[in-house]
Amino acid sequence: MQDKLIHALKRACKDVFKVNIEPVLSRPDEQFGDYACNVALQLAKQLDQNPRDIAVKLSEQIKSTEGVVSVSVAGPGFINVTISDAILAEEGFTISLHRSNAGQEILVEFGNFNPLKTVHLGHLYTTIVSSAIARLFERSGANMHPISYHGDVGMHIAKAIWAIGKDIDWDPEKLEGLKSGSESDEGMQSLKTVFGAYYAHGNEAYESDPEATEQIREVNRQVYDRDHKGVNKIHDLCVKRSLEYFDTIYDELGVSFERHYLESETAPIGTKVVKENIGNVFEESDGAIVYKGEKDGLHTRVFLNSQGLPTYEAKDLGLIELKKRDYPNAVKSIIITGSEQKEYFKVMLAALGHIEPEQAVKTEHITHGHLGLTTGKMSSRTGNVFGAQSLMDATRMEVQKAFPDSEVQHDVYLAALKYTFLKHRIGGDIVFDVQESVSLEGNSGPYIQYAYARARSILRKKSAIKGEVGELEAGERSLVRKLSEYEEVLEHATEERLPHYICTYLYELAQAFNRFYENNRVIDNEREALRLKIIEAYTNVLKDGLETLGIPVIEKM
RNA sequence: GCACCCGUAGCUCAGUGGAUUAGAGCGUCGCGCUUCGGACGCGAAAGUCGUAGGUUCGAGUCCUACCGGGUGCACCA
Repeated sequence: MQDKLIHALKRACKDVFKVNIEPVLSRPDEQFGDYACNVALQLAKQLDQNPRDIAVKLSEQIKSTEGVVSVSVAGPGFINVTISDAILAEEGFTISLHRSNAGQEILVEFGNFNPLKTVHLGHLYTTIVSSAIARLFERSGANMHPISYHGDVGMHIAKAIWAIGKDIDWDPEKLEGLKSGSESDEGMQSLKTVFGAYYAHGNEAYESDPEATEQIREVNRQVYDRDHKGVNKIHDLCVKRSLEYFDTIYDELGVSFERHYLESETAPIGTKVVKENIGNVFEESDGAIVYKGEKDGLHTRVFLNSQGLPTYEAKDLGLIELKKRDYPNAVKSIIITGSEQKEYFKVMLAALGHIEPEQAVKTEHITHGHLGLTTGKMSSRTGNVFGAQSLMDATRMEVQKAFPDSEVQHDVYLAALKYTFLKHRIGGDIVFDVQESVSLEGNSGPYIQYAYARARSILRKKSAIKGEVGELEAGERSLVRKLSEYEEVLEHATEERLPHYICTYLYELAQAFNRFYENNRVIDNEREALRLKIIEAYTNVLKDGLETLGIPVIEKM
């Protein structure tokens, strides 16, 4: 219907005013109609005519469009259109998406947790928001390839290994002993917390103790060259344990990857790429190999350090080579990270632009803002920060309290956790109130799950049957009208890479349902058949939306 | 210092394809269960949309300057 209206308006502009313009429709406040168009206001200046007069003339033209019930001109010259109940219901009862990325191979890289480091809130944010974005693209027909990338070599690893090695006198036999650590938990549970502390210790030493700095740089070299048995053994075991731990988090979140890339794979390739382009792209400066980004309005970054070892930037070039090799048909490669990497990516991609322009063009970097906590008390001493695990645990405990003997605890927990991240527009920084995040009321994931379960309980009593849709009563119409907006919301969210549009919509939809439910009886009502159909369509949209976000629906809670 | 992001109700945030009367949740105050699931609904109080200019018939939305907060800026990732 939307396309039809746009077409009719476009034609009217051409017929009456001899202008070519692409009219844009919006969904106005319900009292004004189902669609609104401000094209008359846009044309007013160019035609030098009163916008209201233009609007009146255009509305005369589109009045007879099939499915249009009434057209009115309001305010300064808005054209408000009301469509027939039958058409509205037809749109509200079906979900038909434009497959704008049909058949396209798209890579999406996210969730880049670093071995031997704490998994932070930011990592959790990236993982949750990225899988929602990936699913959005999938809905538009794309063939998505989710991949992750982990820094198993590099200075952060050297810092942690140096600290661990010192602690166990570089005797790999003592390594297993770390598993029981000082924590009461066993095995992996303990090791993952120990790592963060060792990294923090190594990092501190690196910055404050010149002797340690030298030693850590040497360990870094040994990690790359693999010429020290003790280092190798510590490295191999610890990275393995870290990656196992990451998989438990991914599993818990219901996120899966097609492939985990490692920096140890990309380092040699990236190093080679940089070396091959010294002179034309990269240059030497203070013993390091750098890209001077100033010529692109950016800044200089080091690709190979003065030891000849690759930095993050060189490794990323290597990763891009590997991706190209593994996914030769990919038309787009999306990378999602925190916003602090924005400038970095610009420089890296600028350098790439001089080496492989087509790859640089394919790569799209999406960022999200930072996460702060309302109170400082949650982040404590170095090495024991309030990280992803703490937040997940806190949320889980809160859900357990609210649902002591429920089988749906895990699903509610996922909804509470994911929705809290997803409901905000990505890009800006957000402040995280732990109490509010686990709240099951208001604009939250569990509220929407509940709104779904309530409706499902009606449908369990009687299911919808097929039949004609007649006239809609006001309450029914509001809900159906809201349902009819779903596809537009999904498409908009995909185009803008903003999953929060879906949250806002689903919340409004759930509110619309709760309002309807409050005032309208469904079962044992003369309008039962129609209302059951509306409720069924409503549950379908809610389910579709929640699942796109990666949030499970619950039949009974 | 330079660059980017942000500044909307007491708090957390929507609204940023300019447009009809700035919205929601939490919190505060009040109302509604003979009702298909009350984790609900309805109402009230609460806003110089950071400040000052500008563009426009029209600006929370675009432009400029400034203020405030965040992030990044050479061998970390």
